[in-house]
Amino acid sequence: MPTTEVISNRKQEIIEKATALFQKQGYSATSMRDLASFIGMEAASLYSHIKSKEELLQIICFNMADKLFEPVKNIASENLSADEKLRKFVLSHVKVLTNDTASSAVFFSEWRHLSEPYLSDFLKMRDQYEGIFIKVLIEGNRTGIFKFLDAKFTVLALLSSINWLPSWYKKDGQLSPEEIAENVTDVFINGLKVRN
Amino acid sequence: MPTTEVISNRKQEIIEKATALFQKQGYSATSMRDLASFIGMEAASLYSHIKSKEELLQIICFNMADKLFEPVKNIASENLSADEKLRKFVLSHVKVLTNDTASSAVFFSEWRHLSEPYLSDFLKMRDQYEGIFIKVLIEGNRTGIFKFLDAKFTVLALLSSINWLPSWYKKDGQLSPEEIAENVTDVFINGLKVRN
DNA sequence: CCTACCGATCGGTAGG
DNA sequence: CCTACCGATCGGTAGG
Repeated sequence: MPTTEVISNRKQEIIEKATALFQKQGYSATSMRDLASFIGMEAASLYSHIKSKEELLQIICFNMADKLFEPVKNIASENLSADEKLRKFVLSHVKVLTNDTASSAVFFSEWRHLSEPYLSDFLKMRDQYEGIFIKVLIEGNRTGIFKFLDAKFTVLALLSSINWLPSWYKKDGQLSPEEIAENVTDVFINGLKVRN
Repeated sequence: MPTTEVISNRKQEIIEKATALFQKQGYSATSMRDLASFIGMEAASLYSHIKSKEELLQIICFNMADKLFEPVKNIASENLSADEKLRKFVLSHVKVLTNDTASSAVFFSEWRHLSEPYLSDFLKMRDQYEGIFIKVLIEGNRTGIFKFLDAKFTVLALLSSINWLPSWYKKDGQLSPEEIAENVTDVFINGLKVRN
């Protein structure tokens, strides 16, 4: 998955069109003939650019994983309080998702069709990503900023309260990524209830 | 979808096994031959009990929709404050999900493979369900209990912060449905931050 | 509930 | 990037 390989413009186009179809129909329900006719070529011709249907899914999933992972790793190493870190995590996460909703949607709902060893690698990365969030929650609990019953449970709830975004967000909608992130962190960190 | 039809034990078994496979492999990636061999019969024999592969998906999806909808409709008509109502909504939602995680998982991630007019009916029910939640949030905002930027956005975030549960919850795990609901409402309604 | 079978479609390859 | 084609598998039906 470390894609050191050069990706041609044509291959890039195939990936983009595949992403759109995988999002709309699902990976399994999308045939290579669907993809070919959507691009305007014969199905057999796709194979001069890609090795297999699954290669497309691998590229989409691991590319998104990298885009999510890197900024969060950087924020984690900054010298910030736990709640400031969590806010920045959420903003970063939201920005990556809203920046490419199609890839994000495929990433979240089609990864299970990866075959081994890609599936295991993918799950390992996901665990690491969640681990960064969990660590900050625990840190915040230690310093008396956060309260919660179970750190992992809370992180999964937090992340999934954001991860429906790709299936909903429109770039021409009224909410910017920043407003969405603010909304999520406000509700999740500060709560829905008016403080009294 | 109003299933007035009597469902035989054998059909019930087919539905349950189909649910398990749809959850594990996805609807499109599950063949009728997969299902048949999982049950221990020939693929052709399935069709003396069901009309089509999609009928199985229809039954699973609309059955779950009913199970979610009914209790929430009842709670909505009770004479409670907005935050009490929301708490009861969440508890009901969590209970239905944890009670049948396999059906819930299929319900949440495979509904898009429904054909018309089932797809439109399904989306209509989903909108109505979300509408009940939205109404309570707006009510709570009017009575000064809740604050939020956008009611629909907040409801979608709330529901999706719960809807990952089916893919995670184990009946023999340490958290009961009540504890999960408590956890979700505590964080979501009261916030993660310690009040000061 | 089975055997036998249908036409359609699948991911992918050979060879140019 | 195309034509031609492969074996495998798909959802489903006929007939018993």
